[in-house]
Amino acid sequence: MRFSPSPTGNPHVGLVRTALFNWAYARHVGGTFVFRIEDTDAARDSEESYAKLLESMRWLGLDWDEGPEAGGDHGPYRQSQRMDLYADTAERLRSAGRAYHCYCSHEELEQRREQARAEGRSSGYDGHCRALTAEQIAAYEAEGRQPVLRFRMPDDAVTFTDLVRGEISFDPEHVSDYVIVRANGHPLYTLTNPVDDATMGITHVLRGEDLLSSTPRQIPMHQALGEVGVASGAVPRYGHLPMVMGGSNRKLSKRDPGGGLATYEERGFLPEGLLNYLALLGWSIGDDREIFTLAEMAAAFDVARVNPNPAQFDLKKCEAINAAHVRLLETEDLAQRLVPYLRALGVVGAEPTDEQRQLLIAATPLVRERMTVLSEGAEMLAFLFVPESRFAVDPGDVAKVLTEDGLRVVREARDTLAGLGSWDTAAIESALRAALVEKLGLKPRLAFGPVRVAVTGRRVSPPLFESLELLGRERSLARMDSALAA
RNA sequence: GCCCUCAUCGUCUAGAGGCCUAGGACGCCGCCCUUUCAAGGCGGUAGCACGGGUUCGAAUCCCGUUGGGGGCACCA
Repeated sequence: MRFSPSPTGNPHVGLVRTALFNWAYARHVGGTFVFRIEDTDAARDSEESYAKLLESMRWLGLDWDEGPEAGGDHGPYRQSQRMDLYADTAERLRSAGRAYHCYCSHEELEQRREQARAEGRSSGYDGHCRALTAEQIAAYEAEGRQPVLRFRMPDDAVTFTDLVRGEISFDPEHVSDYVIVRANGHPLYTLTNPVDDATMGITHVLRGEDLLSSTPRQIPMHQALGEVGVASGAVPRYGHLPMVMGGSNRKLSKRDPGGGLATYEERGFLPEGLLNYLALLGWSIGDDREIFTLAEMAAAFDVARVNPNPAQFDLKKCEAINAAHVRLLETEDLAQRLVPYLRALGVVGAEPTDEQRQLLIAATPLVRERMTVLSEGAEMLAFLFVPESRFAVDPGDVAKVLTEDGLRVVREARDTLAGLGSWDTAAIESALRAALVEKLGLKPRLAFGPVRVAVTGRRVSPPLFESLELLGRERSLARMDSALAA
């Protein structure tokens, strides 16, 4: 099994889904998961996105057996470091007659493609340079044309059994000879991908349906690689996963809003939550169950059960699944994961103090069931960590809640709390209920709302009495005082 | 245009000829609980694209239609 992305731009969720299924399949059958980087397009690939790819895989927890930094017997695992192999293979294919030079220019190809289309024929390469004479070649060379190298497709239909779709067949007239080496001598994916699958001993390939139509080209290539002695000639088994669609019902791309993996990390999705959701796109664990761990997925995964129809990415559901995983987390684990998000809000430093850590652990249970992503949890907790000098109430909430009546409630609460004996949740609650609900006869909503806003700065917060206890008497009273002073 | 592919609630799915009066989840709408918001509980909304076969019997098998998706690069 392998996962072989190219390092262009930010990884997106469709890519992650592909990685996940390959990983799960490998883990399920006890196979080897190979991670390979297809960086043969210098114009689009970048070192930065290579680093991001590795980092993403780590963050997700999808470990690989062979690949960058892991090593393995089939390295190197970056195609940019395997150029000699591709050059040698290209030459072998050419001298064996399995590939030939093509001198057609872009314009000529374009023109003939248009014509073929207009005539209702297949618009692939027409085989123009398949059998050039020495004179024709000499003439092209004299014009200064730089040829590309094309793979010569056999004349038979290509039929294979897709792991998720069953038998699929392509007629030869619809699968044309294709370019494997550019005019400048650089190999293309069409060559490097099968060469590496073959030489790395890849037996199973799970990839997006967008690559389904390149399969009938790769199968004869594998056979040719065997003939010219580059590999055994064995063909991997392919499984084409359903596309992950974006909002407009188009193939989800890196440019799609909600497509990039980075935004999920920033918002505080849990890797296990995101992966769980992605697993549901095309696969199901059965038993009317939707929440499971990576390990459970690996144990249960079966390619034959992958659903072949395209799936639309649904952010709402992704959030719901993530929230379920948040609720599954142990307090200390969740607290730990919230730290970077509190840091991003600027309310804790690079290294939180012990005091802050304790406060966080005490407060985490209050928000565990109130967040879908970590950044939300951090926002709800921020009022506990923000220095008094920077504490501020949301202006809209001031207008709505801290009205004249509201402030009267705050004053009453302040006076009640100032004289309270022991500062704990139970005492705070009974004192406030006695003073506001019973004595003033207020509905709980009107009684506690203003206090909540004055103390936490927002109308939506963790439970009030617990929040007051954690905030402490001094800071609580100070916040109420400043609300009254404003 | 040509090739490939797919087709169950709005979305993701369960369903391997009788267990289907089509199940679950998300969403949405009620109600309950309730110090806000959630979580939780209860209930509701909504689907086998269509037409032909095969069969005692079809969401499930076959054919066609329609619709969706992907591909048709000196990208991957």
